[in-house]
Amino acid sequence: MLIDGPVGSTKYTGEGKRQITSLFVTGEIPDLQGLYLSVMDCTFSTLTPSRVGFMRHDTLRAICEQHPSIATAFWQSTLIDGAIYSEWVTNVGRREAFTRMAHILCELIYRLRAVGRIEDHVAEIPITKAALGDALGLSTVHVNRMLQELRRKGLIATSGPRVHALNWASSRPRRGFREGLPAWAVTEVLRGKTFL
Amino acid sequence: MLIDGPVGSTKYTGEGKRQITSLFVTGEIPDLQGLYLSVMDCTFSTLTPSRVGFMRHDTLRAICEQHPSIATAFWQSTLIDGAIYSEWVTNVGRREAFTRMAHILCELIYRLRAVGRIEDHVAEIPITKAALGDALGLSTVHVNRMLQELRRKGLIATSGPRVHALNWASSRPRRGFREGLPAWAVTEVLRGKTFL
DNA sequence: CGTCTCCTTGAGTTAACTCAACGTACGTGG
DNA sequence: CCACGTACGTTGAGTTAACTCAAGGAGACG
Repeated sequence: MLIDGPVGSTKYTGEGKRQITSLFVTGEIPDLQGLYLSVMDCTFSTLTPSRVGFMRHDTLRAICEQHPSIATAFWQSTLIDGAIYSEWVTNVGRREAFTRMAHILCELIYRLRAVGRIEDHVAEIPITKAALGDALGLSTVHVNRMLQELRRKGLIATSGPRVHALNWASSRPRRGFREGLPAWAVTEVLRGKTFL
Repeated sequence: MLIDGPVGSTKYTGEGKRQITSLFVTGEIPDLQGLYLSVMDCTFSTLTPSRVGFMRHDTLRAICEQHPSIATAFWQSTLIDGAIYSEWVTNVGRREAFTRMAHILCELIYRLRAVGRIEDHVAEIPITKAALGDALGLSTVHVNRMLQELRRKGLIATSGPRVHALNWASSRPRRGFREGLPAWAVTEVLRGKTFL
């Protein structure tokens, strides 16, 4: 379980290219899959110096057996991860770079908000451009240019790892963020949290 | 549950582009997610005239409560779906069109094999090029060209919906392919570039 | 104060796209 | 049985989004 800092699950293609297939933020449990899958097919790596907690799989399995309702909760959590995956596929497969970038920022901001890590629409996202590129299927250079475009269009402001989503509420319907809405709005509903 | 024919779960971006985020073949259960997720965030659509069976969610939930081991099996099944998702993200995000195409064919062939739907390495894959494009994040035109290239390089032969993987058997033993693994283990094969 | 990692910018290249036209198979209704 | 419509597949030509390469900053750190 993540106590602090983002973690990504990564894979490599035969050609040695890296893909980050999912991100986890503070408070989330990355490897719930491993509970009932014998083979691990990806690597988890911290994207910045982080604090993580470990839980023994056999202990968790014992808990699941004794308390079916907890098992169901864990199951549901992995189902949500699946829903996020499917949105991620859509993002990488069919959105162009600019919207794709906006989308992942929306998702991260939303999820950080859900764990109370956001103040005044400012999120700490200590992820390098290179890692963002690997998450989005883009080159570092292009990630950089898309972020510039987001700034230029007045959608975000940044200082270091801090990302400020400008006009979050109002720009959502009108601007680039709109395309991102369905995804994390769904995620929102799934997690049972209140949006905005 | 699918009795016959492929089904895809699809999503649309704000610009109206379609992405098929996952495919299911005969014998698989597409909407296991729906069991414990209240909101459905994608559409399931048959990609060819198919036969499907329906199971009531409340019935399944009752079964899960009475038989925890079945619940665990279902959970594991959704975890495998998750693993396939993550491979799909990698495929769409970081592989180029040719390899991407080869990869999805491998996955389909592997999964069809797992349900006994393959004879002599010939698989029935009745999916239009347009749908393949939506699954891979490619245009119809490019899908067509990549298939031609696969044929030209002697990797596949086709006739109608039938796809014959030409060097499947010979390359399999060398690359650590293991019979009887769950479907997502196709990753193993592909990471070793078995097919190519 | 050099080294390292990350970020930025410019310039040229290319993989994949779009558009548009034509081919082919199949079913349907006259 | 044929004309027609529809859906899918194929091909060529021109375009573009994103990539690669290369080189120069900017901050962190021993």
